[in-house]
Amino acid sequence: MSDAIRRNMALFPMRIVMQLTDLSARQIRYYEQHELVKPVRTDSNQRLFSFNDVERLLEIKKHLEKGINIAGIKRMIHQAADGERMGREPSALKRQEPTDPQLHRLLKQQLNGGNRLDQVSLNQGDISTYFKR
DNA sequence: TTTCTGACA
DNA sequence: TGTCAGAA
Repeated sequence: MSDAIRRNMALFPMRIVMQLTDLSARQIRYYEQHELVKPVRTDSNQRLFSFNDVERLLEIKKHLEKGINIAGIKRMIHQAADGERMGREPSALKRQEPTDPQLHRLLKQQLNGGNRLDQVSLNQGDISTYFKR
């Protein structure tokens, strides 16, 4: 019960999401326009992405690399949403990728700050190891 | 300093 | 998609 909450609680600013997903702000905003992700807005209209949003972005990127267009991905996302809404069986659409412990570690480091001068040195390299292509 | 929106190429 | 401008 609380897992879903946690996944939707951790919120990252654009900069973090960019590094984590290796996508440009332009792309992320574009995907948002197409309802592929729905980041929360805060204080001054800034986008805040949840853990789920980041994973969704990663999934989108993966699909894009596979040659699927936005429309196709959009449909997938919506189907997945319907599937979850109905709480159906994962018999056919078994697309539940568990969160990597490694990703958790990287994300935690990001959130705990500490990387002021070497923020870029970390992720891009490590993260791409798991979400390359 | 970072992000936002809109717009042009 | 990248990139610029002007504002928050």
